[in-house]
This record gives sequence, structure tokens and C-alpha cells, in this order.
Amino acid sequence: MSIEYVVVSEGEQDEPIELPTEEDGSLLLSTISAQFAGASGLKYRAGGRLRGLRLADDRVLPPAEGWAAHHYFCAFPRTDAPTPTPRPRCSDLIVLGLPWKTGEEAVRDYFAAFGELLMVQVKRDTKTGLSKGFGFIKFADYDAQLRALGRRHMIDGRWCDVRIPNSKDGGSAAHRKVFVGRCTESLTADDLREYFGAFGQVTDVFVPKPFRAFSFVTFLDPEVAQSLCGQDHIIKGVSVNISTASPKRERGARSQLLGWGLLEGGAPRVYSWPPDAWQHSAHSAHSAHSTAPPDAKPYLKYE
DNA sequence: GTTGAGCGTT
Repeated sequence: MSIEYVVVSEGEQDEPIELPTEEDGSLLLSTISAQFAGASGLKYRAGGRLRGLRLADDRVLPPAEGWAAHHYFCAFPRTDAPTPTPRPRCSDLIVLGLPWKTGEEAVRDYFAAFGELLMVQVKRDTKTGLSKGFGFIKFADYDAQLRALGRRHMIDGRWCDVRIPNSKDGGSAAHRKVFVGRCTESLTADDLREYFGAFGQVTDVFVPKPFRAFSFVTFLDPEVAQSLCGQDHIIKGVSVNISTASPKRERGARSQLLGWGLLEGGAPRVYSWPPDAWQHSAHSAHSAHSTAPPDAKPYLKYE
């Protein structure tokens, strides 16, 4: 095949230049970039659509119909690269509040709707084989993990909570959690989740039961939590105060602080702990919650 | 009425 010239412009509307092909009929990428710095390939318009040309060993290959059939213009690497933030890895997630009767299969069936599952476990008493009322799951896709962490789950007639377990590394609750003071009884966990969800993904809301005038909100991103500390916010007409989630008085042993995820102790780090209290939420008062079987036992207690 | 449930036999 003899050398021919290919009509190439930088953008579709720009003035074209003729570029020489190689003996094998290909167009060297270096020939293109000599004229159009940064170009990474060629494309052309076929009918209404854009078509890209094959690139092999830094050579752009002609379309089946030959070079002469089209005018070409350059493709460039994305510059507005959507922040090549490496996707965070999925962690094991703990599923709390499972009905006694619920086994791996039901848990898998339920969470498969969020994404591919790599692991499902329901923890059981080794002697009796009875479920302990919690289990662990792991997703393949971090987006699935985010979706699962962002809400509660109705499994076999019970509301269940999914959270990051306290026994694995990955981020201490200490910096992801805020204390919300001056709460009134009118502020439900749903209210708080909805309100604070506007600032960043909320992974946990804890509302003490019976009522106490505070709550805890845990975010996925520690920077969101930290940015809110020291502020007063008005939620449903209630002025609440946000501060760091550490007790005003050291009331306990280091082990307790460790337990709340407030100290970075030695070995296993603690986070997203304790769970939220959704028992008061509008959701659980109605709808699916009331479908819980009448013989449902209080969980975490054996008989 | 401003500081919290519960966490993995391998």
C-alpha cells in the first residue's frame, strides 16, 4: 500500500491538515500529535453520529471504506476527568435486628436487590444453631454498599439496620459523628436523617429511647461532621446545637470511650457505633412494621 | 432533661 494523505483537523470545525500514512496504511499517532499536541486518537462523523477509529500499537487504523471517505478530527483525553478518586473498597457490613427465623438465603435474596453480594452470614449459637439476630454481608460494588447504608431494611417483617461493623479498620466513628443537643421529642430519627442528609450521606442516626434531649448523627464523611460542629441549626422549628460527639465529662473508663468509638485505641478500631434508634419513626409505626408476625420475640434474647 | 444497644467460633 502506498502512502496517502489523510485530511485531519483538530476540531470538527477547524481547518484541516493533510497527514501522511505509513506503508501499512495506518496513521501514526505520533504523526497526528506532531500537528495536534495531546491528541489521543481520531474520529469522524458517519451519518449523524461520531465514530472513533481503531488504535493499535500507536497506529490509527483506517476505516473499512478507506481513509478518503471521510474528514477526520482529533480525540483528546478528558481533561475534566471526573476526579480519578479510586473507588473505596467495600467493607463487611453488619446487619442488626434480623428476625430469628431469617437465614442466609433470605438475607441474600433481600440484599441482592442492592447489588452483587460477595458474602452473607447469619450468626448462630454454635450449640443450638439459633440465629443471634445479626449477620454480615459484603457487596462487590461500593455504590451498593452506600445504598444499603443509607436506609433501613424490612426483612421478614422486621426493620433491620445495616452499618459498618466496629471491629474492622476503615474510619473511626469519632470524627464522623456529631452530638445534636437541645432536641425535642418532636424530632424523629427520620427528621434528623432527612435534614442532615442534605449535608452529606448519613450512615447512622441515634435517638435515645425513652426520650432524652439529644441525638447522634453519623456521616460517611468525617469532614462533613466536623464542619457542622459548633453550629446551631433549626430543624422543624427546633433550635438544636451540634457539637463533637464526645462526652462533656469523662465518665468512664477508657474501655467505655473505646466502646463508643471516641478513642483510637490499640488494636481493633471502633466505628459507626452504636446503632440508630428508629423505633419512634413514622415508618416503623405503620406499614410494613405492623406486618411483623405476632409471635415475633424481642430480639437478642433467647428462650 | 445537651453524650449512645446489641458486633463476627473458622
